Amino acid sequence: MADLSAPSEYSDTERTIFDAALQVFAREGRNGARMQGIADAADINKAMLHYYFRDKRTLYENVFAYTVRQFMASFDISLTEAPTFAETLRVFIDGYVDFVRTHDAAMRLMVQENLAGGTLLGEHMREATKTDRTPPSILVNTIEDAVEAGEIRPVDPHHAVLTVISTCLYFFVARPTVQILHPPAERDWDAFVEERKDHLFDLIYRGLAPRD
Amino acid sequence: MADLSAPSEYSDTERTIFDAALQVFAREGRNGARMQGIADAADINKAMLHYYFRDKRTLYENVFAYTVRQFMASFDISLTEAPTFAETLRVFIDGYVDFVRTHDAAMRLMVQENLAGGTLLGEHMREATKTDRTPPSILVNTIEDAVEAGEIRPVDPHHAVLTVISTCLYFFVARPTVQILHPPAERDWDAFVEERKDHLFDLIYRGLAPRD
DNA sequence: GTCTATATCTCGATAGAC
DNA sequence: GTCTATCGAGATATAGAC
Repeated sequence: MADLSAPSEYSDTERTIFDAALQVFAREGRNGARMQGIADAADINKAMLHYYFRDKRTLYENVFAYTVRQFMASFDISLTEAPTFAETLRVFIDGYVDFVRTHDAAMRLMVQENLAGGTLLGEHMREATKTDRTPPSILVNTIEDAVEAGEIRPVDPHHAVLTVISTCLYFFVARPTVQILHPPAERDWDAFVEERKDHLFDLIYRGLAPRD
Repeated sequence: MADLSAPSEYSDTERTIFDAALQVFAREGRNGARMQGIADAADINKAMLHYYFRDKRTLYENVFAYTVRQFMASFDISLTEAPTFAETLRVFIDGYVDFVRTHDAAMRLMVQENLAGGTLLGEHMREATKTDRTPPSILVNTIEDAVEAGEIRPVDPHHAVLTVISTCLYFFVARPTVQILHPPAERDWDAFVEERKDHLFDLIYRGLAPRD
């Protein structure tokens, strides 16, 4: 499996700073984050941040660019062609939920950038698809193929993909709200996540199944 | 229909400030937002902000408290009991999507607070349910009733509700990403939203339907 | 590479004229 | 109620010793 956080060409110190910055930017946002907060999280002093990454903007852009690449690659990682569409879907849901679960800060950073208008998204997504040539359209293609093979009913593949992503991702975004309104999710979040994989596969697969 | 933005007891100037603050907080987050930015958006000077709302924290709490109340009420507004569960679901999806579409900034503010850890969520949600006695559990109850009546198969109602909310809401959160990856959504967002209502009802209703 | 001290600037908040 | 000017805290960033 690929590295969970910082790019591999980084030194140990760079990785530490990178990981700390990711956490703080994800929580506080691009402008809300404080260099002192990042320094504290990395357990170093402020001057070191500027030694390794010129300024706040440079640090943010490095973190964000890598986050975008991770997210683009996540589709490819979670999608493994199985004999049936049902199995492919099941594996994708499990894999994508696990991806988001283990990349919580990266996910929150992506959402932050979207909420802020997504001005940085366009260029970095283009850059990421160029480097890793893993557009999320492979997922769209998978749905299209399943429709053509008659494994699922005719649906707009873009909406179907968006629905899968939404359901696998949003409950992490709204985790505090979910935990307030649903005490079992508060008591044992991991169990709730596993439950959710089952629920989502059942609901989405039946929702896509052909008429009888 | 209820007021779209600020509490009705506000004066014109207070409303202007309130609306501007909502927009900026929704975009930049609680800490990322700048008082100067809010003043600019309201087309007044900074001193006026402090004249009407003591300080940044007070302004934020006023905006956030109102936003929470709107969101709690949104379930009640969108949910009208229809003869069949299918109709109830259809009307809810249409209503809730429209609610989010017309309360975009409020929605983004809720998400921001969740991403930041949701520390203010608990108290304000309790307060809102006390005032307006409209807990989102009415939705859960609707699903439970439909299960008991045999209108849909047995499902965990909490997961089902979370799935409906996710799919109706998340594509607004990720709108910049969606528009980059799917050009038709960029060209005509409103048409895309309408398409999505149809897709969501079809997929979710079939997903919940009883075995034949 | 690491740390202390400090320069520079931005931001929230207030004073006080009108 | 509205505006200009400004204070003081806290933030980014750098200088320079080690």
